[in-house]
Amino acid sequence: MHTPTSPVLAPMVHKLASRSPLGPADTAALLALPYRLATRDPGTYLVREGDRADSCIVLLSGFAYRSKMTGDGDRQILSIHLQGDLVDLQNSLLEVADHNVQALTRVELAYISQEAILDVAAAYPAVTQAFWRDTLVDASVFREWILNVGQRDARQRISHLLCELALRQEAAGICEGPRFEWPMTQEQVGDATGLTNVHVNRTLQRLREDGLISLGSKSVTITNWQDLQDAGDFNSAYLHQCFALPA
Amino acid sequence: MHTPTSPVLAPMVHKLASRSPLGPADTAALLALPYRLATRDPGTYLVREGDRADSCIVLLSGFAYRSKMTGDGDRQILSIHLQGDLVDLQNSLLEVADHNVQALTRVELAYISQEAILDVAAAYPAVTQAFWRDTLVDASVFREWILNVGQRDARQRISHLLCELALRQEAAGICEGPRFEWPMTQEQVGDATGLTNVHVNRTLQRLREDGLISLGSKSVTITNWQDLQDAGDFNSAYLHQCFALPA
DNA sequence: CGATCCTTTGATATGTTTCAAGCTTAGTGG
DNA sequence: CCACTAAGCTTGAAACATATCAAAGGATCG
Repeated sequence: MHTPTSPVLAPMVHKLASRSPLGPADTAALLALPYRLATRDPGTYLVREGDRADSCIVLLSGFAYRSKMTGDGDRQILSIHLQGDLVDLQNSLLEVADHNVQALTRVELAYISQEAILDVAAAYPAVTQAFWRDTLVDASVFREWILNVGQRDARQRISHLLCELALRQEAAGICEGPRFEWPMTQEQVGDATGLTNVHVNRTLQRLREDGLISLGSKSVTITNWQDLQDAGDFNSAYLHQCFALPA
Repeated sequence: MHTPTSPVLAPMVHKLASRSPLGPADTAALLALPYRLATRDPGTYLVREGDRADSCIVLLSGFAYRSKMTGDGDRQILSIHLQGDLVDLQNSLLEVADHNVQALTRVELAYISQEAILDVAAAYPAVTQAFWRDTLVDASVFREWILNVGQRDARQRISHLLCELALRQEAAGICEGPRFEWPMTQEQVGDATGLTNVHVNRTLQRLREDGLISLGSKSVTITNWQDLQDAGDFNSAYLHQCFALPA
């Protein structure tokens, strides 16, 4: 747990290192990346579909989400992001963004130029792998969400979402025990699961009645982890959290 | 349209080059990759969830699909693959496969060792980018499928699937005009769209009645491309087919 | 030419949406 | 500190899209 030159990017390195082996030189190079800081309010668009992205955003604190809209104006949330996530490597390497990224809570961001990303990747093969792997894990999560929204019923979808967020917050080291932040409105939960806010409400009530969860303001406590996993048909393999977390 | 040392991998190179700029040296290196040929029958598993993949499969002809199963045994098809597609870069770089890949028709495959892939990527930066981009475009397609399955109704979902397959087959240069191969059973269409085979059947009938498509055996003809696009809320941007196709 | 897999059709059941209204909470300004 | 407001949550009743079940009709292929 040595203090590097720039601990600001530490959450990102922590996350990359949790799934891809990185040596001291690699992590040093990542921590030394030049960045620009920013803060954004809830709801702000960090990336808009159609944007020509030239820099890459790291989420330092708070929550964000990716989304896409249908022509009819219905929103689908594609993924939820937290501390340490590279929120638009996906977009920035494909020239023009094919989806939106929005702040869910107040967020702190680091902007890293695309050029700097590609440079450090070119100089350190392990870093290339780590970035690539990061985008592949994102893809794996997308696949699980297709399954979630395509084949599971309301109770399963919502339970599954809760399990994923719980595990990811735990891996990021930002929750105490079974309680974690859940700064989504029920409408947003609906957008993430392909349900209406009304049905989300009723389903959450039943999960509470059944003793699986208990809701606070902007937070959840999982009161029965095993049952919630079962209710959500949840298997964490798709998150690919394989490596032990190094210093 | 020069004939390279090994034209067998040409469909893959064609596809990579259609979205990422590749110089002559890059394409030559790709075409020179060592491979092992194989043929598989419809339904065969090319990759199984949980497999530890050590080589990477290129689809040379025929169709394949990725899928995942719920604990209840429901199958969700995650993507459809055709000529030139790198069918499991996703899996092979993440140690253990998180989804299945199955042959949809009889397929011809080239197996390339993961090692060879990483070597050629390390030696040619443009190749790294091309592979990376390929996985990113896959991810973009996954995102669109989440939207499709999460927010659109049956008619839109099926129309959207048809539009995607039409455009991709056209880009791969394997269809004559508005008619293209569609070797999926209605049950498989249901698995891809989160619907039942019965409902797929009824919806397809309506698309036919409305004059948008006409069905042959294992093929479709799009009789009204504009209306089908509208019916499917289809916008091709997510396919990222940006570069002109070089020789 | 039978057997199996696929498609089609009908009737009924169900999960989820829609609409509409009342309720709670948190934030804001007087 | 108390309205006041807006946003979010909760509830009920009715409508709808899609699922389920079951059976008959067509293909396709050894």
